[in-house]
Amino acid sequence: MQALGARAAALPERSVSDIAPISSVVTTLSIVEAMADHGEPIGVSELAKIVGVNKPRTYRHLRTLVQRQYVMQDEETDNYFLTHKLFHLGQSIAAGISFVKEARRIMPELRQRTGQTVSIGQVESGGVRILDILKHRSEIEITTPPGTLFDFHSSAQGKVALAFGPEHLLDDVVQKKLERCTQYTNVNPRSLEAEVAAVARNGWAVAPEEALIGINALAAPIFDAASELAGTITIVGSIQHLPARPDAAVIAAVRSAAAEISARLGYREAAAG
Amino acid sequence: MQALGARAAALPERSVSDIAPISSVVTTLSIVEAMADHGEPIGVSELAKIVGVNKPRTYRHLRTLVQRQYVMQDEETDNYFLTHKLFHLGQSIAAGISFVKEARRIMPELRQRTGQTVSIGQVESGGVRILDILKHRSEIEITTPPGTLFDFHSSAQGKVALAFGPEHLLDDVVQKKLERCTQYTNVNPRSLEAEVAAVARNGWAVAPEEALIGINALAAPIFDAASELAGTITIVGSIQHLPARPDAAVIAAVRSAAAEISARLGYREAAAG
DNA sequence: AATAATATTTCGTCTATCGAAACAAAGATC
DNA sequence: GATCTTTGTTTCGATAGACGAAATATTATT
Repeated sequence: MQALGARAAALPERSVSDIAPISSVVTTLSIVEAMADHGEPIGVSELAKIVGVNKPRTYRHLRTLVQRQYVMQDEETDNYFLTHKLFHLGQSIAAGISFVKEARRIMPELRQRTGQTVSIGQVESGGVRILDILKHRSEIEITTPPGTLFDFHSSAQGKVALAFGPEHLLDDVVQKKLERCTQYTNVNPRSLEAEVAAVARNGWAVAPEEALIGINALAAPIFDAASELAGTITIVGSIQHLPARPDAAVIAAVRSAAAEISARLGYREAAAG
Repeated sequence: MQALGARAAALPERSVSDIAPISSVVTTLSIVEAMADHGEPIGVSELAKIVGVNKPRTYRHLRTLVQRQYVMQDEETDNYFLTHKLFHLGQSIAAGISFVKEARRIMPELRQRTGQTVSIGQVESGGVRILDILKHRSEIEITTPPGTLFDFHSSAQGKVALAFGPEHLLDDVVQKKLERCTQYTNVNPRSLEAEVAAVARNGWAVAPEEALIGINALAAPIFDAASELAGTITIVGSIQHLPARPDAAVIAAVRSAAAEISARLGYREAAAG
């Protein structure tokens, strides 16, 4: 249903002229974004300076947000801060995506079988975004916070997206300059294409120390009923526990978890996308 | 919903008159909320009906949200749906709010309702560490200084951790020798397992005179948005005021405080981890 | 082909947002 | 303790721009 996937700017049949946005709404959104970015409670004056609008206007927008319960005011300092209403809204969006719901049933078992942190990602135009994670608790936790966006070329999730997602993705990616994250990041377009081809054959991808030294990830694709790539399921861990060539059992565990989620979404093997 | 603490309507020093909210902003927020509530992609007409505003207005607001990347339009059906930008925003809010910060809002009310010292703990590999306390003032104060580490088997907090935390914790603990703190400390592995099972059923734990003679504690679990154990909230007091079988009202107070903190962290009941 | 349902656009009206300036309360400085 | 500075809040008239009715364009249905 919600398969937005990465979408190229295809020619729109019903062209939408560039309507002028509602300015007061833009102002409010800017204010909320600035507050989220700032992180801690903030006063009207400072906020107004950051957003670039004058004080009274900022103030009115804040009062509107307060009335709507998106913002609260600290009683002592008079500073304003965002409440959890936005957080809950965001949650409901993630939860509303069917494959996340299904994935949550499978994730605990995969974590238990592999002893690694498990994460769920969705393909966007700029990379793969982490929607949900299940942490493996230990002294040193390796965490990719939900909301993080991973590059296509330097992550296991990204390579799965290139291998099983929209065809034009790979073309788009290799045409841009591939950013180097670590010394192991693959920045050669030809070599990346070969690697993606291998991922497509194997049905899984790793990215040992390509995004961050010492860290590896193993990802597999999740398909929906229309045989389209719905998302990815990934285990993340230290290169020590999750080597560049993982155990066959670990690979099988990730792949079977992905397959089970796909099956629950109505995917039937055979017709490949 | 956002009931902040049990704070009487104290006289506000700087009273804020009820300014009229910016109507277009209210409209946009209503639209976003309706879309989140609806869950799946929706057309302009239907959305306009739900929100209760006419079509062109709804349309303009949607276009504004599209330009700001909060909303995307399905190319085939022309339906609109929320993107992850909101989700991402929500995450950044959650990151800025540790559960201790949330707990601090709730703790005063719990102290007032129970008349006991309240403390917040976080699970570590070696036990539960006290992060914050709110002392109940009396002639004889019973305090657990922040930073203290409680054993899993001889504290209420620890038993909550065993019951709701990572599965392997209990196995690890019963394999080691259980240290005896008092004559009432439970050092029998089987008996501890049974007790932990009871805690898991009940949703709370006590440890009467198990860590220190004369002292009891009552703990309940705090869960985060991923339905994982985030920490514990506990009341500590003399065995005289906090008996081995506490009043139902006291238990309810601790549990509801824990539930409220969990809710603020984005935890939704039902799906267990 | 005709009908009915969408989404999108146009346009003139008039409301509701805006900025400048004023006000109030709290610190900061001396 | 008086003065200056900075903060949050309010007022108010001007006018930008948000609004609704009605028209148009596109798609699905009959």
